[in-house]
Order: sequence, then structure tokens, then C-alpha cells
Amino acid sequence: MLFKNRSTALNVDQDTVVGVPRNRLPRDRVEKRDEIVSSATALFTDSGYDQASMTRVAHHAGVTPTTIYWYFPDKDAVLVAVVSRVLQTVLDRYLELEPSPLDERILWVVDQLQSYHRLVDAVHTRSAFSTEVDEWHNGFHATVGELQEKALAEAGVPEDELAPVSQILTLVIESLLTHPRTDDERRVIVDLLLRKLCAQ
Amino acid sequence: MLFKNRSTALNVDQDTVVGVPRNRLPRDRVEKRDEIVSSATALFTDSGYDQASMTRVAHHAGVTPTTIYWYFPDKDAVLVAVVSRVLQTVLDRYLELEPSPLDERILWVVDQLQSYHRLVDAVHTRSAFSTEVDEWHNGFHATVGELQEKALAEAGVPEDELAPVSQILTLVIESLLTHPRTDDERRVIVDLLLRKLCAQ
DNA sequence: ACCTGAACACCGTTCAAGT
DNA sequence: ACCTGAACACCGTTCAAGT
Repeated sequence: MLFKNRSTALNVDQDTVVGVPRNRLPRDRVEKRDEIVSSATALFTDSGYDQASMTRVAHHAGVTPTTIYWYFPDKDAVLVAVVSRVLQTVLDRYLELEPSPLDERILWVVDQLQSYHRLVDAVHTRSAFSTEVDEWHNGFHATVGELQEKALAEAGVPEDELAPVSQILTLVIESLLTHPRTDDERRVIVDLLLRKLCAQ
Repeated sequence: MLFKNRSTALNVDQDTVVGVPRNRLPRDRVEKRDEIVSSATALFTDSGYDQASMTRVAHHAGVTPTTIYWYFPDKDAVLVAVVSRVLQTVLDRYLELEPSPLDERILWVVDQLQSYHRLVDAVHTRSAFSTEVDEWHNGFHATVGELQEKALAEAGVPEDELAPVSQILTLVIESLLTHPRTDDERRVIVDLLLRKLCAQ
């Protein structure tokens, strides 16, 4: 029951040293951590940060609540791990998508993030109480801001308007997530915004 | 100790009927309810919805936690009472302020609501779980939307752009509350947005 | 009608004890 | 090194009991 991943013959590989499985332990640690983050992502996304208790996350990951505290200092650290991974995934997919009109790219982002609106709320709420969440949130806006300013410069926005235009766009995108609308409503808003904000 | 508001000579007025103080009871009830809402407003605003427990709100209002449940069905109902009163107060002051340029009025609203950003977060988060909060949130956007479309029409925004422009403005204002900036930064954003969105 | 204290089923987190 | 069960101080809410 204990060490169940390592005690079966199936899982023993050539790198294992008798008694001290050097290369095995770190890998297991990473895998279990990932498992916790996956469970937390699913539950935070579906039920929201508050309703998804550490107990529920733990059981979903097949561990005891206390085990999570071996991998993370507190619940906010789990939240940061969750949103980091979601951002990374979406960012990777976004960068592969590059050459398409700006409005299409923005609508794609809104569409991708739509299901994560509970994570957005959680980050905003927890930022006020957790410095670790607050720092991640600031870093998030810095990363996204840079990317967006580059895209906007290419779209013809003048140098001195780059910062505020980018910020407006980010704020609207974030808000669209927590104020759900139909595809059409979103398109009307994003199209009008870009038409007005991007000089031609 | 019980009925302390009514047992002192100071508080007995002419309308009081022996044994059954007809006019007194409803007034007391309203006053105590107001007291709870005031305490909740202070604590929700300063500490956030989650950190401000029913126990803390009750003690701040000079009652027992259970007493609150005589006046409100649950914590979300307290939240709705709090945000309703805040909105009413700000709306009243706004309507007295009427004749001033649109950008000044918007910056005034952002400034007024700035300190209530924790309430904004709470409403967004609770909307997903409480139909009473969700309904209030929808009503809020309807009320504000109407007011804003009128102001925008006067500012020269064409009929067919009224709805999306109003929505963009509301989303940006709401987001500015949860993403604090300096007065100058806010002014730059609002000025640019209005310059671009309002045809001239 | 209004208010209370005790209780219920939770919560995030800690810690001594196990392997 | 990693994991657990029991415990701690909370939480929102309920309810029998008081006035």
C-alpha cells in the first residue's frame, strides 16, 4: 500500500539502486506534485477556489489532505501552481497560432480562458491576502502586457498610446471572462474596441 | 439587558402603547438591521467577504452571530444588502453631480468605488453560487448600463454603437477597481478610451 | 417576536507518530 | 524523505430553549 508505485516489478527500472532508488524518487515526487496540481485545476475550475477544499483536492488526487502540505506550503501556493500551468499551456498554444488577424487572436484567447473564469476571480480575491498570489498576478500582467504591446505596435498603434491601449485590452478581456456573453456579443465588443483603438 | 433599547425612559416615546409598543418595534427592527448592514459593510470592505466572518460582523454590531439569521437568510443576503446600500449611496451622490464633462464623471465614479473593490470581487465570486447575488449583479449592470447609454448618446456616440461602447466602459471601470493604479494612470486610460470611443 | 448558547458538519493547517 | 490520523481553532448555519 505504501510505495505502491515503486514496489511492483512493473515500475522497477534499471537505474534503481538497491534500497536507495536514486533516480526514481525525484521522478515520483514530480509526478505526484503534478497529480495534485491536476486535481486542484479541475476542482478550482469547476467549483471555485472556496468550494474546492483541500480535502476534496486530496481525495481527488488519491492522497490525504495532509500530504498536500508536504508539496505545498499552503492553499494559495496550490492556486499559484494551478494558474501558472494553465497560463503556460494557453501561452504555448497561442504562440504556435501566431499569424492571424488581431481580433481573431483576441477572441481565441477569450474563448480559451472562458472556462477558467473562476480562477481569475480566485486570483483577484486572494491577491489581497497572499503576497505569493499577488506577485504571480503582477507577473502575469507584465508578461501579457509585453506580448500585447508588440502585437499592437504591428497593428499600427502609435508608440505613446501603446501602454494604455494594451492595458484597456487586457482589462476588457479579463472582464469578459467574469461576465459571460455569447460568441456574437463578444465579437461585437472586441471588434468595436479594436476598430476604435487601432489607428489606421 | 434584553430590550435595552426600549426599557429605558429615554427611548419611550408618545406612540408607545402599554405592553405592545406598536410603532416602536418596526423602527427598532429597521435600526438593528441597519446596524448589521453597517458593520458588514465596514468589515467586508476592509477585510473582504471571506475574512469577515459572521461572528466578527455580529460582534461588531453588538449582537450574537445567530441573531443575524433572524434578519437575513444567509451570508449572501447580507452581501446583497451591503452592495445595494453602497450602490444607492453612490448613485444618489452621482445624480446630484450631473452637469460635468463625461471623463470627469467617470473618474469620479472610479474614485468613489475604489475603496469597495473587495465588494466587487465578492459579488463576482458569489454570483456563481448564489442566485440572489447573481440577480443583484445582473440588475446592477442593467441600471448602470441604462444611465451610461444616456450619457453616451449625449456625448455623440451613434445609436448602433451605444450598447457595446457602454459595456466596454463598464467593464473597464469595474476592472480598474480590482487593478489599482495611481490617479494619473487612471486618467490616461479613461481619457484615451473616451477620446477613441466617442465620435466627434 | 426576537435573541441566545450549544451543537453540527465543515474548513485550512499543524504535528507527533509511523514507514 | 514521505505520508498519515488525530487534533486545533476556526467557519456558516441550525435549533431547542429562553424572554
